[in-house]
Amino acid sequence: MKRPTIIDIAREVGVSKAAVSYALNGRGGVSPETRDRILDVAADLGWRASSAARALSSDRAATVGVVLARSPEVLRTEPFFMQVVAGLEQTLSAHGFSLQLALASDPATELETYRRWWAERRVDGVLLTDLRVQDPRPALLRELRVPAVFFGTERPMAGIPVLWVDEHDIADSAIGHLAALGHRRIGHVQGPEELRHTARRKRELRRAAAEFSGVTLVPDRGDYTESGGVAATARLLDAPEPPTAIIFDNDVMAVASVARAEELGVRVPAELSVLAWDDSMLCRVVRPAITAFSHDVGAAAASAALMLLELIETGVADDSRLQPRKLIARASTAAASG
Amino acid sequence: MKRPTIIDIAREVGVSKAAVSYALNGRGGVSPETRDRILDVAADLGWRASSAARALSSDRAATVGVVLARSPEVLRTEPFFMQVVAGLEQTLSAHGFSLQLALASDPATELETYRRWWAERRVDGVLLTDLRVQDPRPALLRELRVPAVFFGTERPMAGIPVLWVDEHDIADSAIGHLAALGHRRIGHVQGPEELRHTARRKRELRRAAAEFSGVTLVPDRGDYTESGGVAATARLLDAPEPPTAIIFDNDVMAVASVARAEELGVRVPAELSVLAWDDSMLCRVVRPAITAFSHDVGAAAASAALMLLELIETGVADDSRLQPRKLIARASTAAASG
DNA sequence: TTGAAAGCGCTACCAT
DNA sequence: ATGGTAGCGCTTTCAA
Repeated sequence: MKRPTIIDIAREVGVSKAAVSYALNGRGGVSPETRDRILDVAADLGWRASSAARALSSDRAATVGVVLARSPEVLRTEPFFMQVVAGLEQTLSAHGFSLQLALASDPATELETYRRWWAERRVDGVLLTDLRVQDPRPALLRELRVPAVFFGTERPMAGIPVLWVDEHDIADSAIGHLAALGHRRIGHVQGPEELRHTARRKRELRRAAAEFSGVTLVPDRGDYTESGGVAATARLLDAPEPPTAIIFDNDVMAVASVARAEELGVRVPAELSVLAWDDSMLCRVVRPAITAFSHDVGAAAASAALMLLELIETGVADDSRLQPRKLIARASTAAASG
Repeated sequence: MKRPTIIDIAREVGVSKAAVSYALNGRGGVSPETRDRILDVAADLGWRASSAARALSSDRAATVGVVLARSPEVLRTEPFFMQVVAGLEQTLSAHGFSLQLALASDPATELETYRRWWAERRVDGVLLTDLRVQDPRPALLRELRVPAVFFGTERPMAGIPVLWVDEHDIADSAIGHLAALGHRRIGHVQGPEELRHTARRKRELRRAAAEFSGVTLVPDRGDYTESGGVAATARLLDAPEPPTAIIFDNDVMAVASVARAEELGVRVPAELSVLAWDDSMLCRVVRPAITAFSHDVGAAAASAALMLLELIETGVADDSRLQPRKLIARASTAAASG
């Protein structure tokens, strides 16, 4: 069963290739009757445009690329990425686009992937996340003139549309929640330093802490992994004056640290309150369940995809703002014991 | 900066298109010197073959497709799928292939996706998982003559290479572990009925239970989700003669059920032992940590990808067997209290 | 309204 | 060893 081409259809109907192409693309230039006959035959034959041929002649791959640039361990454990993939795929496929996916273990590989994709005309645009400090990606993509959308950045970026988050209000909400419970010394186990929003969150939390007089923020370094989070927590709790609450930059570190804290005899939330910046099943199923900032990642990814499609289509796309996260209070945050 | 083509290279070097194509594909038919000059110029220009042009003329997309056919909820919460994606992508990209990904919420959509991909010549083959009862996919793919590899099936399949698992020994191991701890009545919260391996596991567990005289297996239906698992657990525990141990077909149901059981006053493992068929971070971080069957999903996906590449390349691929799962004993299984 | 024909970039066959 | 050249399947321009 050979796969049919427009030539087969043309022969069958008794018209030219061009007529078939017009009819199939709803482009006018064919009489209604021939159009219908062409569509009928195409359907009968189960015809579908060859993606390669169409890409070659239209110079459009109808594909969008995403590089997941995190360690395999983080990719596996963080539901975040699958939600992104799912949100993107659903939106893209609804618009006739495909998703090209790649993993990259280091920044150089990631850059090389964009170069290759673009040179091979494999993608019409790319979606980026996790803006880093001194991030080389925007410059490269601008230079290559690759349509790109950044999502989850802190603010607008020259030449690249962004879907940005405002960490200001969230920081207020986090500190406000804990301060209201009587916490005065609050730890903050951060994500990787190289991520731009890590610094941003720290700054906003510090600002928010300053506004609630008497609240001190004690930052420490995590890396989004279980072990990194646990180590940071141990350092905070070992200090001469340990915090009575800790804010974790992701769910994995929060959950792992709670388990570890309890093994060390520190009861949560009686002696230590815990708040996670990302929500997920992890936070819901552990005991105590963890207070978290929830966020519809799939929907955010879907919006980013729409922005990118618009950019590809029209050449421009407006920045837009992510829905703010919501605080989901659970059992891991309670009144300070002191 | 227009993207260069082989014509640009040919002009620059002063040879024909064909010579350039030969040189770039290492195909002989060009003198070493011209070959080198061509490669130099190509590198200088940053040339990359247009994927569409190559696909069109070679009739090879250099792409493999995977449809993730589960509900968004399961996709999000089960680390399994991201591991599959990661394992596939790494292997494929190492061989110059890409991964085409799609989601499908129902079987009809999944079938339609294969039809479309194949008709559009978008993929050279597909990878399948989760063989269902009365699964229409093998027949369709055979009919379409799409190279395909099934992975995680229970046994060989006519016309389609499989990467199969032997649940026999695992079942022995599961029942053996619990029987040795003194459990005589063991619950089994299954996965969705429509999955072929659900029935298979049940059968193997029952067989194994029969072999350890005195052990009774009490199966109940789950669906891999938190709520489904919790409901099944509640039914089991509400029975006149509740089991002292429960085997869960995945980690999500196990973890959610432990949390729920404890809320109901059933202590784990003192009053109820719990064993999960899949291991993941979830099982490690909750307290008590959950005894589980661990399994290198990424490696399995990588093998499946290699099989598919071989099938695409040579037209044949041998069946192969998955590495058996390993029992990771943790705190959730302990001696029966009775 | 219709059809012929020129690409799109690459592969591969056939002369030279 | 080298260079024309004919496709691959589709889009699109230009005549008819």
